[in-house]
This record gives sequence, C-alpha cells and structure tokens, in this order.
Amino acid sequence: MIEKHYQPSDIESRMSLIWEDSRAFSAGRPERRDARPFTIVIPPPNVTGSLHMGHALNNTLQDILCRFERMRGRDVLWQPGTDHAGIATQMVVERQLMERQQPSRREMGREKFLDRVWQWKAESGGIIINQLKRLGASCDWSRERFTMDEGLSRAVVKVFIELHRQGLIYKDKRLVNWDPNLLTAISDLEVQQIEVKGNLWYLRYPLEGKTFNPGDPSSFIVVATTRPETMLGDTAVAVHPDDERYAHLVGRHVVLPLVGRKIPIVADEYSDPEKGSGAVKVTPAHDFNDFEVGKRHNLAQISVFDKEARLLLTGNEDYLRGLPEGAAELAEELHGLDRFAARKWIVARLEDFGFLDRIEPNTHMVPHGDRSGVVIEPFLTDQWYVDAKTLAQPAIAAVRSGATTFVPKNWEKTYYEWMENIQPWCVSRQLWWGHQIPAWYGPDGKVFVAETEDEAVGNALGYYVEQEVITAEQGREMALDRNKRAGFITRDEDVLDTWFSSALWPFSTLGWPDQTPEVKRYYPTDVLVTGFDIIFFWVARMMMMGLHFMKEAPFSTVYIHALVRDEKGAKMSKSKGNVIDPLHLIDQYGADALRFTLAAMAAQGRDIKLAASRVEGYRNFATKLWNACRFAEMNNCALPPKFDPAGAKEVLNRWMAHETARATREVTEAIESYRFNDAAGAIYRFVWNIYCDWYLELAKPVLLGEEGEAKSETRAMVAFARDVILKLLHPFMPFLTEELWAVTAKRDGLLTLASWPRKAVALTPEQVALMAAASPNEPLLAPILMAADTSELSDPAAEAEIGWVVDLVTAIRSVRAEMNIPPATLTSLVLSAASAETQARVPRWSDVIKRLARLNDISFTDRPPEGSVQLLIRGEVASLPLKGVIDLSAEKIRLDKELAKADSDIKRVDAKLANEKFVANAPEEIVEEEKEKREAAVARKAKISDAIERLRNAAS
RNA sequence: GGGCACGUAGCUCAGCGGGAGAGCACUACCUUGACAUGGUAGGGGUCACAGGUUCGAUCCCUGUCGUGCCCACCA
Repeated sequence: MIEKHYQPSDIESRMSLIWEDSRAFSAGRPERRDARPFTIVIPPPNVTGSLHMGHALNNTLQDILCRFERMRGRDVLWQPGTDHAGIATQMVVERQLMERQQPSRREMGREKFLDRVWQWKAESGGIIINQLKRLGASCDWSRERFTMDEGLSRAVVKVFIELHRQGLIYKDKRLVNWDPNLLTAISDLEVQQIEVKGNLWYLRYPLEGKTFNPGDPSSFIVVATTRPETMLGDTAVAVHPDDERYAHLVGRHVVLPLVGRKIPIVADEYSDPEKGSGAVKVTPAHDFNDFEVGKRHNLAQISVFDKEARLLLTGNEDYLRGLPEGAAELAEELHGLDRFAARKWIVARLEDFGFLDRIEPNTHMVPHGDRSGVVIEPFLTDQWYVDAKTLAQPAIAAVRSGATTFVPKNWEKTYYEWMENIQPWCVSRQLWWGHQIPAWYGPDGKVFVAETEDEAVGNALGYYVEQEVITAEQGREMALDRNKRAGFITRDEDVLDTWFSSALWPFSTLGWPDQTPEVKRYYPTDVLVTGFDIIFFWVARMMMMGLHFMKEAPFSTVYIHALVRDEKGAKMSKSKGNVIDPLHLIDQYGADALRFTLAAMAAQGRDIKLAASRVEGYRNFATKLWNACRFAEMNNCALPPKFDPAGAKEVLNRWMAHETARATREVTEAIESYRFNDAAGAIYRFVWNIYCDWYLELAKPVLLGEEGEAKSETRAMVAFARDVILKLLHPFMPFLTEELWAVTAKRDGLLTLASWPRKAVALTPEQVALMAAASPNEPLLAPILMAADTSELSDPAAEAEIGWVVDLVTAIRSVRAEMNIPPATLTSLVLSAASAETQARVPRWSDVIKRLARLNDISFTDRPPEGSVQLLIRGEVASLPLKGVIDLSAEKIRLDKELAKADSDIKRVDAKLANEKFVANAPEEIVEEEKEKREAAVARKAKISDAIERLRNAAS
C-alpha cells in the first residue's frame, strides 16, 4: 500500500539502507561479469569539508549517468573518495588550535601536529561521505579511497621517483609565488590577480660621476615603479635599446639612492619606452620580469626580504656586499620592517633627499594568495618542479585527436590555450600535511630520491664511498647500524601540492602501481564530470599523468558543468561565506526534488542561479507522481505477465503506448548527449501533461466501468506506463521511484538494477541493413535496433483521435470559463454535420467528454441550433445550445475575434506566397506547409462566418 | 591587453533560421470519487539596441551598450 502522503525524509533514509544492504552499487557484480564496464571517478571532495551546492550538482549529474548506465546493463564503477586538501586542511586545524588557545603548529612540532590533523580527519572525514549518500550518490562505497591512504601514497612516491628518474621532476632555484602568511610556495594557479588602486612612484637615480641636483635632469635618470621598497634590491636600470633618450646612458652607472650601491644602466627590450619614464629599475630577486632581465645581463640577485616579507638586511651579505660606509647603519635601522612599512619609510626618505620625482595614481593588478588573501611576494627559493611542458604534449594531442572530448566543446579551446602556454609546475609546498617528498640530502646537499629512507641511505652510502667522502668500512658500518648513520642524510621537509596526488586519482584509486584486475577493467574511465574552475588544477594534470603512466587518456569524455552561483550570481566560496546549504533544501523538499531541480537547470554552458521556489515546484512534481501511483493502485492496475503494449486494442491505450515510446526515446537520447535539462523536461512533461492530465483522466470511465477486456487492458497499460515512468525517472529521483517500485507491485528486484526501457527507434528494415553494413564490426547493432524498433507503437490514427478529444474538451472548457458558466451547470453538446469518423468516435468517448467538459448530453444534428455557442473543432462545428444563458453580443464579439485571427493568418500566408522569391527559394516542404496553413485558415474562416451568420439569424 | 559566456514574461531560466516556452509569482473560478504539495481557464514578452546576410532572423554575422567569468609579468 502506498502511504497517503509523500514524505521524502522517511523514504530517503529507508532506501539508503536498502541499497547499502543489497550492495546494489558494487562494481563487478557477478551477473555483470560479461557486461561492458562504465567508470566514473568522483572529483574527491576535501576530506574535512561539507557538501555545498557545487558538490550537489556535480554528484547529481554523475549519479544520473551512473544509474542510467547501470540500468542499461553496464558494470558500473563509480569510484568514491576524498582528498587530503593540503593547505585547506592544515589551515583549518591551525585555526582550531588558535581558537582553543592550544600550542601552535610550530610549538607542537611536525609529528604531534600531524597526529592532530589525522585526528581531525577521523572526526570529520565521514561527514561529506554521509552527505553524498543523503544526496543519493550511487558510488561503490566499499571502494572508498583517500589521497593519503597507504595505496595512494605508494602511487605518489612511485610517480615522483619515475618522473625524477626521467628528468621530468627537478629541483631549481628560481622565483616562486611566495605566500608570506602561509610561509609556503604556491603554484601560479593559486594566485589571484586582484585590481588594486595604488601609485606609480617616479624615482630619481643619480648618475655616477655627476653631482646630484634635483633641479638638473642631466644629473639623474627617472625610473617608475609600483614597488619602491624593492629598490633596496635593485641591481640595474634597464632602458630599451632603441630608446634614443637614453642611448647615451647605456653602459654607465647610477648610484642607488639611500643605499649607495653602484648599478649599471643596461639596454633590454623588456623596457617599454611607452611605460612610465621609459627606464625601469631591475630587481631580479623580487620580480618575475626582472629575474629574466637579470639572467640576460648577469645581474646579481639580491633578496631583501625574509619569508614573512620583512626586510632582511642585517647580516645579509648579498645586500651588504660592496656598499659604501654607513650603509650598514641604514640596514640596522630598516631591518625587520614589514614590506608595507618599508615602502612608506623609503618613499618618505627619498622625498626628503629630493629623489622622489613625482607620484601618479595607478590602478594595477596585484597577485594575492587565493587561500590566505595576502599579497604574494616573488621570492627566490629552491623548489621542486614538474616539467609540465613535456607532459603536456601528449595531453594536447589526446584532445586534438578526439581520444578525449570536452562537452560542451568550447572548453577545448580553454584547455589548449593553457596547455600550450604551460609553465613549470611548482609542486613543493612548505607545509606539513601532505605527501612528504621522497628525497633525502647528503652531507654535501646532494639529492637522493628513493622510495624509502633505507633505500636512500643505501644509495647515499654507495655514492659517498665511491666519492671517497667516507671509507668503504665506514659505509658498511653505517649501513648496518642505524645509530651510526643517524643524521647522515636528512629528508626533504616539504610536501607535495595536493593536486599532485589528485592527478593520479583515475588510476591510483584502482590499485596502481599494482597491476590489479580493477586497473585492467576500469581504466580508462568513461566520463569525468566537473566544473570548469578546475580544468587547469585537475583535468589537465590527470590528462598529463594518465597519459604518461598509463599510456591512455584517463577518460574519453570530460563533461564540464556550470557553476552554481549565489542569488547575486557570485561564485560561491567558503571564504566569501555566501554558500547555500544543499542539505537545508534536502531537509525541506527532499533529495529527489533538489536533484531534479539541478538536473532541470543544468543546461550546457550556463551557470545556475538557484531559486528555492524551483525546488518546491519539483517537490510538487514528486507528489503528483506519488498520487498518480496511488490512483493506479486503487484501481488495481497491475502489469500482467507478458503484456505487450504494442498489441493494445483500445485507442486510448495505443495512444499511451505511443507516447510512452516517445518519452523513452526523448529521455534516453537527452541523457546520452548530456542534455540533462532536456531529459528532465521530457520526463516532467510526460508524467504531468500526458500521463496525469490526459491518460489517467481519459481512462477513468473505463477503470470505473464494467469488467471486461477493455478494462483489463487499460489496467495493464496504466501499470506499464507507470513502470516506464519509474524507470525513466529513477536516475533523477532515485528514492521516490525506488519506493514506488517496491510498493506498487511484487518485484523481483530493485528498480536501480532493473533494465532501462528500450529506446524506441523507428527504423525501416532498409535503414537497419544500411547501418549494419556501415559497421560490420558491431554485430549487435542491427539486432538491437530491430528489437528496439517500436515504430509499431507509433500510431497516427490513435494520436488523431485522442487529439480530437483533447481539443474538444479544451475548447468547451475555455468557452465555458469565458461565458462564466458555473462548473455545476451542465450543458449539452450538439455536433453538426459530423463526419462518419466523428460519429464513430463519440460513443467511445462520450463518458469522458461529458465528465471532463461538464456535459449532460451529446447529440447530432445537420445544422447548429440557434442561439448557441459554436466551436470549431478540427474542421467541424460543435455547439453548446445556451439560449437565454449566453450573451449573444458577447458571443458575437468572441466569434469576430476568431474571424479576425483567421483573416490575419490568411493575409500573412498570402504575403509569403505572393513573394516569388519565397516560393522560389524556400524548401518545398515549407512552401507546402504554408499552402496547407492557408487552406486550413480559409476553411476555418468560412465556418466562422457561417457561425456568425447563424448567430445573427438567431438574434433577429 | 587576450579569451569565453550572457542580456527572452514580474522573478529564475529553457528554446534557437519558418507563427514565442517552462517553473514560480499573478487573476478568476473549482473541497469533481489519485492529488488544494491539486484542478480548470486566463493575463503578461517590438526575444538589449543598431546594422548586415537571407525569400524569411529571437535564432547566423558585424558593431554598440550592459552584465559576469577566465587568462596575462608589463614598471
């Protein structure tokens, strides 16, 4: 028995348990051993995070695909898991420590801190998984993985070592994006350029050998800068080689104000004569461009900041080298000053001495850390880099060749743009939470990359014995005795970028580097579903790593969905605090309603601005289906064994079979082509507008009537269509449909494992033969198409008849409303000059028409009775004799309007047909269509004129 | 500076070369035997603007205005 009311929360918790107990979502179910696999890896959410709207959309779409393919018989693996999210998680725990006034990370030390993070992971790691389950995600939960679990960590180490051996990972000292707050390097992608209103400071750098005089421009050169404080680290001034203003100065030197350092004026094309003064200060240690200029001109790199972006001058030999007397005093004074304070101090002092030429307001982009929000400092450090340029080549080729395609396609351009201009990927992070880099350093700093410390020790001892740094005897002793070798080599303290392990996700989760059966069966995966915001972070890197290590692209399709934005259209993010909680909507309306809403709004290439009223509307849709199923149940509608919808005899049932086939085709094709909104729209219309509004209504008289063949066939069709609905809707509303599947009939198994309705493809035997000839290597193709050929369900006669009933009922209702006839007033219907077809139809439908159109009688005459409302239904006149009830003048107005409409239709078509160019150029079928339209309109006009004429006679 | 979207009913959004659609909101009526989380009927749009291509443009092209996003080291 179906409960009277639809209660989403009850159903959802119950169904979750049933699916879990039956292991319905397990990959590799024995009965599907021979089935084609279908694999999706979940974009692993942050292990300590919670479900936001983006997750809800992302996982709803994946789940639709997985449930769809599972019902189509594929062996589905939806691989779940979570990401350790290096910086994010470490920040969360550090914040907790601060809030609880506990010892800081550094005070605790690495080991204790990591214990603490693992503890936090244990506490909160299950939350998001449970939230995904609440959403209905049909992952194979028995296979859940975590990027830092043992197996995945082995994959990370293996990849690092391999890439290092191949020269594709290397250590380099160069400028990195340094976050002075988090005290770590970050990658280019983690830097956000933010527009900041600032200034352009024009500084006078005195020429060597001249006496500086602010009033004498020939005694100095003006440079413009947005960062005056970095002048302490200047090692040159650059001008453009072709800039005649400065040609005579190239090769000469300036004396750096305040500091006293003598630095050259060099010619370099980087300098743009149009910008600033045309001369630019060069600070190789604190600016990416200047770094390159410095390399070209062999300039010193003087780093003047420490890790926290405070001036590091005292004891800074690079800085102090070659400075005149007194410079050390300045260094003492400024040492430790924050970069922004330093800016103020230096500008003020430059002004005092006449070195400040002028200040111009200037708005420019300033790099900020996307996690910490502070200004990024280009900083000279040793870091590990991945040679992304090399790895990118096969990844580009895979998309070019079509081995991997993006949906929608326009994202491929974005992908190419980035991949073709890819920079070395800085993968080391000065954090503790993550995969520690498997590299050890010997006493002279030489690097030993190895899987384990023991292996690194072995390599190091071998090397140093060979180099005669230690004797063979010492080497043997140290190899045998842990204590003796303690501290001989030390491990790199840094960890890897979180995305390094994420990049391996499509194969590391399957057990790689072991050659597991899962790796063989489920790699490469079929589809990756993700948002465009992580194409660079994740998709591109999975492509690179997958192709490099597995020799095959990790997925054949990348479906890029929209972002769910907040009500203002802004991107939702934790830092902005504008996150809408999907769980709140689930509590309120149910997971099914939320899922359906997201699918219905997931049109390709458009962002989703979510309105709660929309969710409510689709909850109502669920209720509607619920009640329709109750109706079927009340009328004892059940599917008899071996029911053949194509063999239905009743017109109504033939029509329904036809509509069911059509809905099946629409939904199937829409999901196949990732048009989730179209699929949702098709099933919505089918359930509400076809099944509920018309089919069940039209079936009522039969269902309430006498037992007999018609009644049993109708009961069967009601049940058949309901079952198709439950199947088609299951990927979108899994809980509701599974519940209804269970309670509406005795079933052999779960809906989620039931078979998808076969797609109705109307093909002629010739077409089938052609297709079979075109793909001889797919022997199954032709039989499938033949079996699925439900063209016999297409039934124009039934469609015409039901269409007539619908039109008639709708027209009567409309005119009754217009004439303000109360529902309780029953009228009679008179059909005039009815065709044989109509006369045959009436007995079949009189009950229905009377019921739906509020009639008490239907009769036939030759001519419409006087004083009646006359309706034109498919070319015939249907009248409601309402003499005395209706207002004749109002009826006249109504008919005049219709006449005018018919007239204007004729005129429009005539204009077209009179246009020779139209007739000559438009496709034949369009012209033909227009002619038919004209004929229909002319006929309609004639009938309406007649009706008006009759009305006039009645009035007189 | 480069790139990608988007401006369609009051709101949120589909559609996209041959007479404008949905959900919600709105108006009127209806406790009819699945459903008031419902039913029936209805109002509401020069499809941002201006050119062009075309027999025909909401749809294709160009430009303008507006909005959003991504990328970029330009002082």
